[in-house]
Amino acid sequence: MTKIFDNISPRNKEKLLLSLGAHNFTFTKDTSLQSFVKEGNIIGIITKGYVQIIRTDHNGTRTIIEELEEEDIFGSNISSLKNKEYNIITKEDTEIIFIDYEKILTCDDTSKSYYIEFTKNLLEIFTTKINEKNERIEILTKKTIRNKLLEYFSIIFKKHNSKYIYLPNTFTDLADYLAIDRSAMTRELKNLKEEGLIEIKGKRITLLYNDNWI
Amino acid sequence: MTKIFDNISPRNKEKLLLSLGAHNFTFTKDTSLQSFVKEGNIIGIITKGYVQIIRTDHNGTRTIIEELEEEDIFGSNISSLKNKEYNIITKEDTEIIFIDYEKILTCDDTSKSYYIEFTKNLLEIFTTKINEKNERIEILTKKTIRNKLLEYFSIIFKKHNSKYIYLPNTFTDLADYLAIDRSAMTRELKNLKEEGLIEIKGKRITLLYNDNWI
DNA sequence: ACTTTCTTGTTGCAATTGCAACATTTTACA
DNA sequence: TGTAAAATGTTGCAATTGCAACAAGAAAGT
Repeated sequence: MTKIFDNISPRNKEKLLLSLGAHNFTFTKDTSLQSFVKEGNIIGIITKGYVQIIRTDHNGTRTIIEELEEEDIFGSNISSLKNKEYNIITKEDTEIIFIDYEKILTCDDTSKSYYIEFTKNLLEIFTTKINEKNERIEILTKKTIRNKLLEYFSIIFKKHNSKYIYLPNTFTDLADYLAIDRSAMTRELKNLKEEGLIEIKGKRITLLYNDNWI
Repeated sequence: MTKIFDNISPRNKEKLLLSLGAHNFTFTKDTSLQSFVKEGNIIGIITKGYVQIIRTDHNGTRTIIEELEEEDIFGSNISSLKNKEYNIITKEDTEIIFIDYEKILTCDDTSKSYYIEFTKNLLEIFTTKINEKNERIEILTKKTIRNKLLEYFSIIFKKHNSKYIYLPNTFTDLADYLAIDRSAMTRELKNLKEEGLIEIKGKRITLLYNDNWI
């Protein structure tokens, strides 16, 4: 996977960060990043850790809008953070480089080779992000819980080319990510188990079907 | 809205297109673009027209995965086009510039000022695209048809700052875009009408509520 | 090790939704 | 202008889902 400073020497990286007005921050687990993103047009590049963007409706329904991992980016400009329903929270100790997005488009170093490398890397990361969102939309546009689960499995299967799917978080989180009711999801997983399509042991789901069936 | 050749002179644009190996194509309405995107890592920039990416399940359910308008981009790399269930179709006469995506990252002109402008514009367009997908995810993660509709209205309301929402296409297309059953959507729209929240005349929906209520 | 908190499993029930079928209206186009 | 095709409105019904509530199990913290 492309990283934001690929093909940029440590020395040039320093120059670049300086001219982009970048700031490095470290956050402990379970910290809200709300205040950092609200002001202005800022993007954050996660260099270490794991962050979730969560929406909690007025009736209490929790939805995972986005999951951010290492080398991922987020920001006022490219993330859903419209109103008070949203929260960005670190789920591990996390390191983030904040950059003023405007400076990417207007800084003095635009003709330098390291700047060009940087924008290329940024393009790649954006492309990855668009793809992730496409996958998400693929899942969410399926009409039944069963099909959402199968699509989710299918995407991970293709990514790792393995019948074993290891949940990154809890089943509760999975339900919130798929935007479905947890108990209804459990019910459907049970159906899939009883039909012999999957097997579940802890956080490991084994796909027992040939993907071409579906 | 940022356009892909903003701040690039016609002359430099020609040079750029040449070094990117760009090709211009014109398509009539209702043409499938499948064959153009399948091979290699290609992106298309729509300079005129309107295109839909459609998924049709084995059971016949149609879903609008993506709508592409002028200055929008799509491609093997950034669009959902995985398998035979998908189709890209022009819904109007459409002009598209195809570029080999690899050349954007490796062409000879990377140090030229017009190349830098181009990548900046591309970054902006990618940002817009990510935002559009976020909006889509916002809608799709709502659990009821009612809330999906209200979220959809809310997004358009904020975009145009107008109580009047003009459907770009048919109600059938709207249902396929929201990934819900058309008749169930009609039913819910009827409810909203009867509750005095909206008014419908042809393709114009009038919002009769204060957005803060919801 | 013990207690508390979080997660998972389960179930009944009401609400929502998808599906099918058909009538009516609108649009496209020959 | 007339006809076919597409879009919209409507409804009954079965299937799916969300919600609430609670039991059991696992994990975390002291």
